[in-house]
Amino acid sequence: MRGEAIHLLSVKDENLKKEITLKDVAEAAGVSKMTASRALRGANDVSKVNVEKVKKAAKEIGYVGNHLAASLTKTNSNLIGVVLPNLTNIVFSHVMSGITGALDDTIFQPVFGVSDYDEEKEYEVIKNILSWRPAGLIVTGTNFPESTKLILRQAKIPLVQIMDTDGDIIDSVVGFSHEKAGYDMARALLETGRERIGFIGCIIENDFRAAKRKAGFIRALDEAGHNLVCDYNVDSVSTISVGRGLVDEALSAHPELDCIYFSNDDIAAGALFRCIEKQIAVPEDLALIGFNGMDISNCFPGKLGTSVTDRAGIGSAAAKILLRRCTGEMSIESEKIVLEPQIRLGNLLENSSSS
Amino acid sequence: MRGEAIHLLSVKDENLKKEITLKDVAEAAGVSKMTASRALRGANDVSKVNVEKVKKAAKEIGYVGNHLAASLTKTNSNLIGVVLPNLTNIVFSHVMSGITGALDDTIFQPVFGVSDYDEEKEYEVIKNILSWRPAGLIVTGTNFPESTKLILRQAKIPLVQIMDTDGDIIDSVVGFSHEKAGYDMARALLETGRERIGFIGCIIENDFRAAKRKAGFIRALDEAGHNLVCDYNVDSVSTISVGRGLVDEALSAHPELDCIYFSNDDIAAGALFRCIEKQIAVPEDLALIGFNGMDISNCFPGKLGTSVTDRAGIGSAAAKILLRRCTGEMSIESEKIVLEPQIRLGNLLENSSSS
DNA sequence: AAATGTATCGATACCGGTATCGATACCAGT
DNA sequence: ACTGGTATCGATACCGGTATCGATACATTT
Repeated sequence: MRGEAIHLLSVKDENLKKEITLKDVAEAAGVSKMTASRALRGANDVSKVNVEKVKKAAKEIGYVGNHLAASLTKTNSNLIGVVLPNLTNIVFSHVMSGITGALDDTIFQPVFGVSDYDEEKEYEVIKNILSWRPAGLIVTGTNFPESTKLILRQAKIPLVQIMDTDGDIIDSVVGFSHEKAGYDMARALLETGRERIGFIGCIIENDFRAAKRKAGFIRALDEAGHNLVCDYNVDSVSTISVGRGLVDEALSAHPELDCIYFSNDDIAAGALFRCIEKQIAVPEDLALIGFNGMDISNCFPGKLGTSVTDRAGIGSAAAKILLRRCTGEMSIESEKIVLEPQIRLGNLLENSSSS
Repeated sequence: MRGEAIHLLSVKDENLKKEITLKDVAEAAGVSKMTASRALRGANDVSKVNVEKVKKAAKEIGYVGNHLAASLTKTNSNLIGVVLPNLTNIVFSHVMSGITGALDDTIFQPVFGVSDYDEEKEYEVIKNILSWRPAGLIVTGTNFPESTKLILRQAKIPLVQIMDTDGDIIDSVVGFSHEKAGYDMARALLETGRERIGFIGCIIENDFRAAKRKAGFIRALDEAGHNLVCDYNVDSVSTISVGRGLVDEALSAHPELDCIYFSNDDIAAGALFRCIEKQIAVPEDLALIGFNGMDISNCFPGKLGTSVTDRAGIGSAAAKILLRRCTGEMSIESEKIVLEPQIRLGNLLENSSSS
């Protein structure tokens, strides 16, 4: 038994060969750990000869640095935490893409977590990420429970909330008011003469932003003395097929509809596809309005209306704020960057209904 | 002098409040660092009284653990590295989503990097991630330069290559053969009687998988004694509008086309939208075939053909392999999981052209 | 020649946790 | 009373880097 164990250990030793550390590099180069450390980090107080020797040795023995150890000596690591509610939604992929793009060629790297629109999970994910002592944090939204806000504040690191500027802003924020986005779209639609407007959406619980758009939309209608003709809500992920199905329902129940506001482009596109099959003239007889201005909103150019948002721009701007605040000489002030969506009504503009 | 220094320190203390460490928790709870450490990790050799005291103290003073320090004592951290070529492409969002889903409720957390289909950048990103001493690594693809393969092997951590099973497999792999996927689709199309088949794609450099599908597709045609009627390639991101434009070009140059294979669903859908405008019967007169089976492939049910891939399943399976190998009692063998795409031809099956 | 400055390097002490092992107290068994 | 066992705890030595400061060698100035 014992002999076996020892044998296993020695075999293991040969396989694992102990991790290669800076000390190994130093020995191979014939210098001290410190000189090796300085040489690899490009410090200026190492002779050129030694820099060469160290770099050569490091490459030869296949040295890979250890961020864990390096970060432990500082107060923060060079990780940037990112918390998103979801990843299947391409909106957040675009945001993520903007973030990684801005972080490219910097020393910072993103770690991230998904909250699934669940506040408890969000709290755990944030706490977990904070345990990595990130240099900064990007979180989605502005509606957090008190406990979450507390740990965010206690972390004492630059924080950027993204997507939404409506709720509580803890530090910096990049995004726009979804309430206003909904409001503005409703105003624009009313201006074209549409008045018999319905709503169809997939608003899952805790998707505050979609809910805010709807609220803003309704507020504008209300101010103009109108109500939603119909209001369909499905608590599921939004898909094309949901749009197809619900527009059928809506039209048969409310044939008078001349406009439908959707919670996003996917459902709106689904509705458009169904309308094309039913030979309903869009937007002449029925305007269909999505949100985000994703690629799919260009499926039939001019037919779908939408608010074009700059997802990647939001991610990029958020990351850049963190870069400024993490590398900045002085601690720069918190910022608020608003990237207002652009309303795009397409052919609807040429078809102001005369009703 | 001395008094001043001490004064400065106390002021600094108030401002920065020094990071709260385990030692602070221990002192607050009146136990040693070790007991506090054990209590917080749920060790079994701490009295219940002290566990309570420590947990209470930790909560009261707002202690947040330090993964950096904890990981430094082990050979690996509980990070899982993920390297993807791109994030704007929703395919990889789905993969990512599968990964994070599988990692939920585990101690592991994803760090990730984007290679932008650039081999040099990929190398840097991988090296950077390895510096965090991740417990495992997920990388996209099977075609790596030697230098990259070297550091992957030297890392001596579980590695899963995803998406593609065609190239060099270093350790484990999850995905399918894109060559075969292209081949199988061509065979299926030939079986329906289509023979005047063209190709339209957005294949940016180093997108080996799209290129492999095309190669497999051509091989099948070749075996049946056919050639591509036309072959359009654009070196850009694939979008609906590209599909719209290229299908016009293709049809005017080759009106005899009865089928077009696209590099993915987006372009195929774009082509379909254009065909609907031109009142071309799809798939009766012209079959349009995409790839992936994304939501958009259901825009007009039955009209688009596609190969339905399980992106989230690939991510999830890859993460689960890592979980098994990182937490497994023994070092489990490397695995190969093939998730073959399902061919979906829709209405095309009822319309085997008699030509 | 002495004094001063500059470039280069290494010994040491950390960073914030955890593994290890020994110390202590208390119990049961003989 | 003595031995052995168990439960509980703390002192110490790390993990792999980096900041700091002092030491050394050599060039430059006076």
